[in-house]
Formats: sequence, structure tokens, C-alpha cells
Amino acid sequence: MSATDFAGERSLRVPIVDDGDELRFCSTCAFGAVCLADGYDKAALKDLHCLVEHVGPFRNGEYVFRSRDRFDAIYAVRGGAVKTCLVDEEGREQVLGFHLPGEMIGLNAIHPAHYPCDAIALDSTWLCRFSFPALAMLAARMPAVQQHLFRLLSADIGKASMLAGDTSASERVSAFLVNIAGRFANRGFSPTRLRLSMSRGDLGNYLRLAPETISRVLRKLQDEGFIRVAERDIELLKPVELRRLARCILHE
Amino acid sequence: MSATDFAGERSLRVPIVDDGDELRFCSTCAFGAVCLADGYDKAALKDLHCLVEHVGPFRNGEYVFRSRDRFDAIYAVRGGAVKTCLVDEEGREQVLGFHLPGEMIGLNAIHPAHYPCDAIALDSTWLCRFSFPALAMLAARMPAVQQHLFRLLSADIGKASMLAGDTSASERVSAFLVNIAGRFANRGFSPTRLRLSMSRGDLGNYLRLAPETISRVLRKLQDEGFIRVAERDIELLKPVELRRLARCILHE
DNA sequence: CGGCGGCTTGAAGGACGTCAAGATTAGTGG
DNA sequence: CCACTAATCTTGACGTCCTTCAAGCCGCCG
Repeated sequence: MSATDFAGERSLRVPIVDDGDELRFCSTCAFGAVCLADGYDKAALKDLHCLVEHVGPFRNGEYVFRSRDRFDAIYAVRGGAVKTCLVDEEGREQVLGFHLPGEMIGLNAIHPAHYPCDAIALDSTWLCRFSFPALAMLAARMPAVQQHLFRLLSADIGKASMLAGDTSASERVSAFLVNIAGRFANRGFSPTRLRLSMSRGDLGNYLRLAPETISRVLRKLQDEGFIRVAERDIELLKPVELRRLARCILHE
Repeated sequence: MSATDFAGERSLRVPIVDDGDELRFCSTCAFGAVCLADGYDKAALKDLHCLVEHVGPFRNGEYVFRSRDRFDAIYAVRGGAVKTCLVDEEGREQVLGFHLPGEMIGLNAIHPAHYPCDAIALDSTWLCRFSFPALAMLAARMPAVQQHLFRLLSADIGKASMLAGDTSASERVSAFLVNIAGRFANRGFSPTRLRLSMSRGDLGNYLRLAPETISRVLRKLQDEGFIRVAERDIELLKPVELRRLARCILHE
């Protein structure tokens, strides 16, 4: 395939959102609206700020945390992308998920008290680090923070629905593209143009498909006019049709 | 296959645990150890008790809650078994999970504020119902309860790992059997003998395999001497070998 | 420029699904 | 207790979608 790049592609690289300031959280921190909406005062806001630490950049392939590390913090992706994965005793990797700006990682480590998976940067990646003991203490004083944490945790249950059902390769790839595009759109990025931060291998691993199958499906979707593929840049040409292809997986 | 029943099979039917009393929770309620371990007084215990309601029995096929019902409570299975599932617009069911005594359902409803799936009894089923608003209020006063809720929620993330990886039908079925047996064992039931409360259809649906494949795999595992199958009663004859077969999925 | 990893494309093979028929069980009412 | 029906389960034959294997291409970075 000839490498026809998109015009303005540069804006797709390493998406990152605003930095916030002393009295406003960066929107990725997932706690931005909590305090102000509930009328907490500046002291409370400051408490919340004190337990946030901006970390990064992590480079492609660097570990944010490793399986079996002791759990002490959850993270929000601020810019870049992270994959979470397991490695079995034979060294085979299993990708559990991808995490884009505005999304949390580490929530599944609270219970076992150790991270149950690796978290690896896929791009130049920045994160917000929340000390969990401090956050839990604050939550006990501020019901809105507690509620927010409950919701964050609840939202993460059943997120593996991408692999659900008796679905074909095209359905799964379509669902993935629609899902990713939607998540980018939620954070203010283009709803139809996106840059995949993961390799075909990682993507196939996540969707339980061979990398070759990913290639073939992307080509087929392009031949059918649903998408445009240029390396890792994807444009959704017919989002509605794609969504219809994927409706069994996305549950409308 | 000739129907060779197990001796003492009757004890496998409708597992149920103790009832608890005014000052002790039934062990299934998942809050049993919280208060006493942290030295809360009887008043606190009573608060916790007041928001628990024993409900049931539900008969095979009855709904505990339905998709899109407004969320107001989480449940612990006290006896019997529950499946959670989605139904798409064409009426096809998709089984998300099975819930045995001692396990919670409804945690994934906190965020959307509506139950995102159906919960259907597979047996004569009793549950403990926890009003969530009341529970959250109590959690704000009792850090141990809050912590316990965080852990319960966290533990539910990534429970769909049964479908993970690039695994054969035998591996998935083995993993399922080992997993179920372990969950029963955790609650004091036999670690090697169990009664499946779900049909081959539900099981296949959950594992993304045709019911016929489930049959064939169970027969193969029996022919190889790993298990003994009599209808829905299963005996694990070589738990170690089964676990080895399933190690890719169970992550040791 | 040269090497390497990631991506694409083709051909062949296998594991599971589908379809169909028969067997066994559970449930119901007489 | 038995008869009858419906549902579930089993077993076999065949087809299909995806994987595997192999080769070549492209882009990136030293």
C-alpha cells in the first residue's frame, strides 16, 4: 500500500489535554468536576491536589508499573496511551486493554493489593498519579469523592466486552474502531480520524485475532469504503455503517 | 452415556450457607468480617444489618433484576446461582457470568445508575439485598466499610478472564471447571465435586463455544480420565492436570 | 546505506460451528 | 406410579472462518 498520509495528520500525534492549574484539575484527572460541583471550598480542593502527582514522560515500551508491584496508586492517562497486559510463564503476552487520555489504570489492583498486570506506555505518555491511601482517606471525608471513586470502579467492570459474543473478525475490528473513536471524541479529539498507538500485533492479541487477520480485515473494510487506512492512521468514512456492523458487540 | 449417579450426590444440590443472626452476618454477605475485625460497636453493626434484606427464593428462570431497571441495590448470592446476561435487539442472549453463593451482583450498575444486564436465577436462589444509597452513607462513616466496598469493586474488574487469550475449547472448559470448583471450595463446599447449575447452552454461550462443543470436550476430558461427568454433576479426578491444562487462562 | 521490526499478501490446514437426527431426562398431569 | 411431552444433551458429517507458515515489502533508525 502506498503511504498516503492525511493532511493535518500531525494533530493526531500524541494527543494530550490541558494541564489544569492550582484550582482546576486537568480534565483527564477524572476528578475535575467533583469538588466544584459539590461546593467544596478551596481547602478541600487543595487536599485533592496535594495527592496528585504528574509523572512522565514515559517512552514507548517503558513500564508505568509491573505485575506484582505493591499497589499504592492509581493513575489517569494525561497524554499518550498505555496498554495493560499479562505475561505467562512461557513469555507469551496477553493484552488486557488500551488506555487513552482521561482513562484510569490500576483500579484492578486495589483488591489484591498488588498490580495484577503490567502497564506499558505505547507512546510518549504522561500520567497523573493518585496515592491511593491518601485518596481513600479523603474519600472518607468527602462523600462526593467517595461516590466518584465508586463510579470509576463500577465503570471499569465489564469493559472487556470487546471480546464478547460470537463475533466475526470484521465485527470485532469495527467495534474496536468505533469504540476507540468514541473515546477520543469524548475527550475532544476528532470523532472520525484517529491514530492507533498500538501495533497490529498488540491489537490482534487484544481482539484474539492473528496480526495477519487484522491486516486483512482493515484492507477489506477499506475496499468496502468504510474506512481509510494509512499505516496507523485511520479515518472512519462511514461511522454509521461501522456502528451497524459492530452493534452486536457494542450493544447499541 | 449410562446415567451413573454419584453416591451422596444429593448434598451437591442448591448449595446454601449459614443464615447469620442479629450480630453476625451470614458469610455470604461479604461484610461479615468487616466490623468485628475493626472494633466497631454494636450500634454500627446494627446499622449495617438494617440495610440488609434477605430476598428469595427465586425459582429457575426468575429475574432478580432486569437490564435498564433503576439501580438501587447490590446483592450477594446466599444460596443457589445466578447468571447475568445481555439480550441484543434480535433476542440473542449473551451470558456475562455466573454468580455462586458468596458472590456479589449489581456492582457494575453503580456508574450507569441502571442495571446494565439481566440477572436470572438458575436454581432456587436466595440473596441478600443491600440498599446502595444506605450502604454508601454508612461507608462514609465507617472507613472499613468503604475500604471493603472498594475491594469488592476492584475484585470484579477483569473477572471476564475466562475468555481471555488464544485458547482452545478444552483449555477454556478446564479453566471453567477449575475456577468453579475453587469458588465452591472457598465457601466450604467440596473442591472436587460440583453440580453445574447452568445448561450446556448457557455454559457454551459464556465460553463462546457451541453447546455441542461443550459436550464433546466434556466427553474427551472424561475419556482421558480427568473428570467424571454425570449429567450436570462433575467430579474432578485429576485437579492438578486440569489446572495445568488451564494454566494459560488462570494465570497460575 | 543497510539492517530490522512491523506490515501485507498468498496458500494450506485445522479447530470449531452448523445442521440434523437420535437419546436421555425432567416436568406435568392423570 | 406411570404416561406423555418438551427440553436438554449427545453424536456424527460437513463446511467455514481463522490460523499458521512462508515470502516479500515498507518504513524507520542507526
